[in-house]
Amino acid sequence: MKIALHERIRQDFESRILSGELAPGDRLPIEQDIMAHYGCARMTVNKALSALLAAGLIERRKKAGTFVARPKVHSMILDVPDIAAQVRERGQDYGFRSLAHAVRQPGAGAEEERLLAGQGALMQVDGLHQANGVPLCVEYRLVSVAAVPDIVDADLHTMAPGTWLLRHVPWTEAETRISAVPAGAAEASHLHLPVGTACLSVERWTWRGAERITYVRQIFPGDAYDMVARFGPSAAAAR
Amino acid sequence: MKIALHERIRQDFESRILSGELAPGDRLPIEQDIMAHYGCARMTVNKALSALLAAGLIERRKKAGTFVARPKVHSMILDVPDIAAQVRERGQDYGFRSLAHAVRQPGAGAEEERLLAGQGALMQVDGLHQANGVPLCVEYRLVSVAAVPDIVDADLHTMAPGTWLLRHVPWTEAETRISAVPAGAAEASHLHLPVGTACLSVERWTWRGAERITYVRQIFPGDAYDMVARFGPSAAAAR
DNA sequence: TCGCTTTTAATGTATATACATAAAATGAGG
DNA sequence: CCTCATTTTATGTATATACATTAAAAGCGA
Repeated sequence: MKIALHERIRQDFESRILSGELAPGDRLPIEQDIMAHYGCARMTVNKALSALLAAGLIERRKKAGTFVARPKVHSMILDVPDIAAQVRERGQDYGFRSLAHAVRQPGAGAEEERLLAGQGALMQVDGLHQANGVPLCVEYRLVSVAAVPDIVDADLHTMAPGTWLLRHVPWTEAETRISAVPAGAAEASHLHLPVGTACLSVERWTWRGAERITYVRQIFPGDAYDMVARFGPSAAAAR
Repeated sequence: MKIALHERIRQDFESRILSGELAPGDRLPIEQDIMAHYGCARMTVNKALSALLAAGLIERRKKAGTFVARPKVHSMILDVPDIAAQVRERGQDYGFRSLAHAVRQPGAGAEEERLLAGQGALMQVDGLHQANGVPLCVEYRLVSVAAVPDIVDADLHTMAPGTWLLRHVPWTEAETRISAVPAGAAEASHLHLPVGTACLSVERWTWRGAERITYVRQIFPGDAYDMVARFGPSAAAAR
C-alpha cells in the first residue's frame, strides 16, 4: 500500500522518537532541512510535524525550533471490552442471568437515582455475567427511560443489557471509574466468594450530549479480571 | 487571544458533535459548503477536519462524505497522572519515603526479576507516597541498571523514582494492568489498614524499543484512589 | 431486473507563494 | 558590561491551484 509522503515523514520521526534515538529535549531539523531531505514542499513537512504536535510527541517554539517533548502524563488507551465478547473470545460459553428488572419511578428510589440526576423514570436491570456457567461479574444498571424508550420492551433476560444498548443507542461520551471494594453480602453470594473479598469495581456513566443514558456498576472478583492498558504506538495504531 | 481559523472551525464541529447536535452517523456538510460558510479556502477546512479525523470524532469516505463517528466502547483514553503531580494538584503536600533501595544482581532474587526478563543487574526501589503526611500508596519498583545507568547515583530518597524516571528516561511504551488485591501484611502496616482490605493494584511495565526499563507495582487503598477514564472531549481537552 | 461500464462528486495529497508572529540573536549607545 | 532597539530566523496561518483516488450514482445493454 502506498502511503502519503507527509505520513511517511511523520512515521519516520515518530519511530526515531519512540526508539530513543531522538531523546526528550533534542532538537529536530528545521523545516527547510527536512523538506530538502525529502525533496518536498514545506507545507508537507508542516503537516507531518503538526500531527506529531497534536499527538504530544514534540513541542515547537518560534525562532527556536522543534524539540522532542518530555512526557508528562501517561495517557494511554484502556481496553474495556464488552464482557460477552471477551468471554467468547476465550472460547467459553457466555451467559447472562437476570437478577432484577423493573421500572422505577423518579424519587421512589434513593441514592442510585441521583447518579442519573432525576431524568424521569429509570429502568433497573441487574444481572450476572457467566462464563461456562461460572459467575464472573455482578452488574447493577440503571437506564434512563426518557433517553431510551425501547429499553422497556427489550428482552434483557438472555442478552446482556450492555450489549443491547451498544447496538441500539448511539452515545458520545463516557466516564469510567475504577476502584477496589470488598465484596458485600449480595456479591459474595452471587460470585460464591467470602464476604469482604477484594473485588474490582468498574463504574461507567454514559451520555449523549447533555442527556444521560445509563449508569452501570460491575463487580469482579479481583483475581478474575485484569484490565490492560497500553501506551505508545498503539495510540496511533488504534486509529 | 486570537485563534486560528482552522482551529475555530475544528472547535465548532467538535462542540456540535459533543453536544449531540450532530449525532453519530450524521453527515457533515461537504468541504465546499463549509468553506463557503466560513469564507475561506478548502485547505483550511481540510486542516480542521483532518484534526477531527485524527481525534477519532469523524469518519470520512470519498465521494460519500464526512460522518460523525460511532464511538467504540473498548478504547478510551486513560489518564494515569504522576502521583506527585496529582497530589499537588489537589493542593496537598506531596512526600515520598524510601522503604528499600538496593542493587540486586541477576539471578539473586527469584520471581520479580523475571518481570524484567534478566537484563542484568536491577535496582530495587520501594517507597511510600504520602499526601499531607498520610500514606497514600505503597510502590515496589525494579529498574534495569543497563537501561538506566544513572539510576544508581540518583537521589531517590525524597523524589519519587517515577518522577525521576519521567524526567530522565526517553520516550517509552508501557503496559498497565489493574486488579484488586487484599492488603498483605506489609501494605497493611504501611497504609495503616487491616490486613485483607480491598486494594487497587496497578502494575506497569515500561520499555523503550526492545529494552525493558522498569516494572512497578503500586498498591492503593480501594477507596483512596479512583482511576478515571473518559471518552470524548478528553482527547482534545488534554492538549 | 440484473450486471456491467462510465460518469461524477467527494475526499486525499501536494505545491508554490505570501505574509504574520514570536523570540532568539545581534548590535549600538551608554 | 549592561540595556534596549533592531534584525534575523523559524514557525504559524492562509490561499489558489492541480491532479490523484475512490466509491457512489447514473446510464445502458442484454
